[in-house]
Amino acid sequence: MEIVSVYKCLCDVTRLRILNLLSRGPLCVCYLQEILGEPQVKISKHLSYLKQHGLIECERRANWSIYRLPKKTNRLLSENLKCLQDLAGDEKPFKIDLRRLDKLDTSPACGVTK
Amino acid sequence: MEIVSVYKCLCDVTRLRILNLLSRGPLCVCYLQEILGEPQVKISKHLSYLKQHGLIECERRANWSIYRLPKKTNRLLSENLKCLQDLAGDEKPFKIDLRRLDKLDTSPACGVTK
DNA sequence: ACGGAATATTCCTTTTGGGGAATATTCATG
DNA sequence: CATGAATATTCCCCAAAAGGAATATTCCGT
Repeated sequence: MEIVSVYKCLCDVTRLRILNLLSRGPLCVCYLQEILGEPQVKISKHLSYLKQHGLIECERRANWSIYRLPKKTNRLLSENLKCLQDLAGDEKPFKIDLRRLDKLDTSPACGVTK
Repeated sequence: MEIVSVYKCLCDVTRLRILNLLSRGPLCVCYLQEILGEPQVKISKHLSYLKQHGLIECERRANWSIYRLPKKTNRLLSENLKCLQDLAGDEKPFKIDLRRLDKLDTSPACGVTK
């Protein structure tokens, strides 16, 4: 049941926050940590969960991991990301995350442009 | 976090099957049981879960309970119900459920028209 | 080769949720 | 009011998942 596993990915705030941020483009884990302000292990495990279920992809560059949404996103996923985009404007944590993303240093150590 | 609770409702096959059926209109529990072919307790508990989180409403008529989608459905929910409608055409259990719904007796004891 | 930075994994505890057997509730009808 | 039908709830067990502390891995620079 593929559908259910997508929804399972979506039913956690941290994972939603991650997906919301990645909707703007690929991000290095160090960025995610800075923006989300959650413990490293927590973020790492949620990233792993999302990757394992195909909702995000990972590319390793030296010491850094860059996560992104998959090129061809599932219909179900893309619809929900759209919804999230819209809701994010109002909902507390998502909005703040996006604001933080905009304010990030543009020349990061990890060499990943926003 | 309202969003998450909607997704939590969506991440179970039985609940998705129920929502898929209710997309066609209100249904009596006895119908749901017949179509889903799952144990009574299972269905009842999932209905309760959905109701508790506002994804469905219930009206009691004598001995029967009629469940329906809420009049004004949440944006997130309605988008996902649409997705489900589309996917239901292909996905195994959903498709079968709808076929069973179409074949149901039209003059049920519970007096609820499909 | 060593130390440190970035990230992942393991191990543990706790909570949540699903499933079923049995029981309770509610209501209509004889 | 006793019975049966329709539905809900309780209790119990089990699996999954979340969270964190600690440890492991991988890679860079020196």
